[in-house]
Amino acid sequence: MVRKTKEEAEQTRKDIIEAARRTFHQYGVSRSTCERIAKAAGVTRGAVYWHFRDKAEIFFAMREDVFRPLIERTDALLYAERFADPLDAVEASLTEFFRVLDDCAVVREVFEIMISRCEYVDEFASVQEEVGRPALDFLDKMQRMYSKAAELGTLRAGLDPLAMAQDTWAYTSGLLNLLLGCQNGTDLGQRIPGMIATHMALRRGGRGV
Amino acid sequence: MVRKTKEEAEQTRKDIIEAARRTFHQYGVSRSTCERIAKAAGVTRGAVYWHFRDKAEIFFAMREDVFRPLIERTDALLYAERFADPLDAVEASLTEFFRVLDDCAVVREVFEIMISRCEYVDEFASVQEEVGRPALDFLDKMQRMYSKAAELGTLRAGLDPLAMAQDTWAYTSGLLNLLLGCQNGTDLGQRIPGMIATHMALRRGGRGV
DNA sequence: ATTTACATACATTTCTGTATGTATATAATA
DNA sequence: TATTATATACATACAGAAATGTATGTAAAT
Repeated sequence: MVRKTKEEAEQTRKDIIEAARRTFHQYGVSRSTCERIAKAAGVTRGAVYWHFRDKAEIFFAMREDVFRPLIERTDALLYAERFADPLDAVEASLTEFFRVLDDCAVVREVFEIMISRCEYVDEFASVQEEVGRPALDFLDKMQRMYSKAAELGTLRAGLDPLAMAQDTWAYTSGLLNLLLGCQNGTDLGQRIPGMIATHMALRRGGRGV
Repeated sequence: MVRKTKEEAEQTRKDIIEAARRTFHQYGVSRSTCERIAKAAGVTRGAVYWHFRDKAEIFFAMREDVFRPLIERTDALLYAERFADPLDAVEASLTEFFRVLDDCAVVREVFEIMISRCEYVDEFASVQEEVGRPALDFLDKMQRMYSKAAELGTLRAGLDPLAMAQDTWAYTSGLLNLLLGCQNGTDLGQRIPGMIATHMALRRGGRGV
């Protein structure tokens, strides 16, 4: 039994991506040979090379599968009309991002691979640029939200929207790296919603935390 | 001419570490073969295996050479007696950290290698823990400094020292990652002192930024 | 005389890409 | 609808490159 139906072939493709994710996570990207990935997926290298040109292409497919829906989700919250105060939207969006990261092992694994199990050189150098793009987009989104909050008067008086956006930008990136990079054993995951609330409280009107 | 004097041998060792740094940075750690490192250092693999057990040991030596003096330097500022306000000490220490990163190519390269050119699995998994330790130490230091600032009344009223320490902790980690990870082309480096000032201003008494 | 600081040579393993084989799903045709 | 042709979805086999660790050789420092 060699030739499969289109659906079965598509399933094989998904199996390979999932196997690659587990393998990348366990052994790191560079030590994850196509043979290892194939075995983990229950196929041979022939199947892997049929569906993907090389290892990098598997990596990109894996990343795309996880990134796209996640960004759609957080953006939906960021722009949800039910939030009168843009600061509430930002807080909800950030909290949701880290909640998904805490809840969904697949998403968490992909981020862990990208943060600490991949070397960004040669064919993966472009990944870093692609990761940089969402980061720059995020900075832009934050600036718009804080500007809107300034207009509405919910941003604490005297605070510069751009400066606050940069601060939140770095803060979020740091949270992500600390959470996935080196603090896996701690209870950081649980404390994150509170930390985000604190961060946002610093820029709301009224008294602090 | 084979046998060298002790001093010459020590120089060879340093040459290998420097060659490894350049090679790691260009090709990533896993693709940096001992042969490549040896060639870059102008020696053969024999010399490399004489001075180091394996590639991981070169990596650790390289890291240690850069980390130790850097932490001593920033700690010296953090605990300098000339700062009456702990918040000033924190700001000076953080600014100095990023200034060194901006000025010193060697330090920057090592951090770039650790952040985006090394896979933290197997023999390098321990590196991540070692990197995590200074991070936890830093969190602790920040909490002490903010607590002292709270006692002295320079921390803005209503702010919790621990919560502020966590915020600064994540913020700093994020700055580092954004600076070295994906924003190499931008002018982020120049803007960092201002960003740190903004970050600290958020927690000082009086009006904001 | 002995150890040091390497260079050279060797054996083994491992990974990659491609080439080839093949059974079957699917499309075309009659 | 039945038959045929072709493309698909892999598995298997092969060749070459490259990396690792070790073993051995050696000239000079100590």
